[in-house]
Amino acid sequence: MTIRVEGMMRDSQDTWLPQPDLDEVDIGEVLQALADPVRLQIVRLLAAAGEGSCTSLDVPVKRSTVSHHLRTLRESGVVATRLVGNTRLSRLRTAELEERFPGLLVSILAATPRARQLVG
Amino acid sequence: MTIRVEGMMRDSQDTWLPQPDLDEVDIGEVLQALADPVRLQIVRLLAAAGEGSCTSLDVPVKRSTVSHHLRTLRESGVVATRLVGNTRLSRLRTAELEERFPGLLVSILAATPRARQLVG
DNA sequence: ACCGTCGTACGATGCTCATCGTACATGACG
DNA sequence: CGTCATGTACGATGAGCATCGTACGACGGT
Repeated sequence: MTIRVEGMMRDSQDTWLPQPDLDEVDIGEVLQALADPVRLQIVRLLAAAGEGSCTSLDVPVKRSTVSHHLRTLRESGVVATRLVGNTRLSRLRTAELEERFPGLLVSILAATPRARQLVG
Repeated sequence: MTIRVEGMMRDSQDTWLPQPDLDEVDIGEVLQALADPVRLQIVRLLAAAGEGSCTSLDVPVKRSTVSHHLRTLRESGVVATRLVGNTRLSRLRTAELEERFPGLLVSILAATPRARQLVG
């Protein structure tokens, strides 16, 4: 069951920050969100760690900037943010993104940063 | 057979503007190229028409701006430009992009502009 | 109650870049 | 050879935005 309270959402035990319905999200906004190098790094870190907060993410910018990037990613539908105590844990909306834009996130995460590595 | 002359390339009958090897292209640059709404529209038009020139593409910007966008798309590895007479015909590097970033271009082109259409 | 941590809001700043107008080189056409 | 179209280079301009510092509210631990 899911109820809305003041723009937020409560799902079982967790409270989530408001997030857009992916059906109403344009791929242009998603691409614009993923275009920034810091945000792309955040997406990669979230894909590897599962969850991440404003201070736990290892990116070369200040906390307030990370907060701004996580807000951008959330408003574009890329991540969902869960409130636990005093911290906010964000995670990729992997399944929903795969349903709305099949192959997009997978191809981005699978892509090596630059040239392909020659192994063996 | 392919030879390089002054940065350009000659392939059978056609001469092509210099373009990067996709193995040396970072996905961040590609995403940044596709993030602009006009360039995304150009990509969609090229996917539909196969080829397009600076004046044939129906976008709401001036010719010099279209030229700038096509240059950006070419330098990021998204399109290839062929010289024929006085015009330059650009096309998507569909096959090469699919090999380098599997599923990326497909997912972008398959995505509807906003919400999914309910058919039937 | 006190203090440290966490995240955000806000204003300021500086840089990137999309856009345009213009000028110019090139090729097609008569 | 003159004329027109095509595309690009270049400079100017304006807007968007990434970044930071600071202040503030909320929560947890002691």
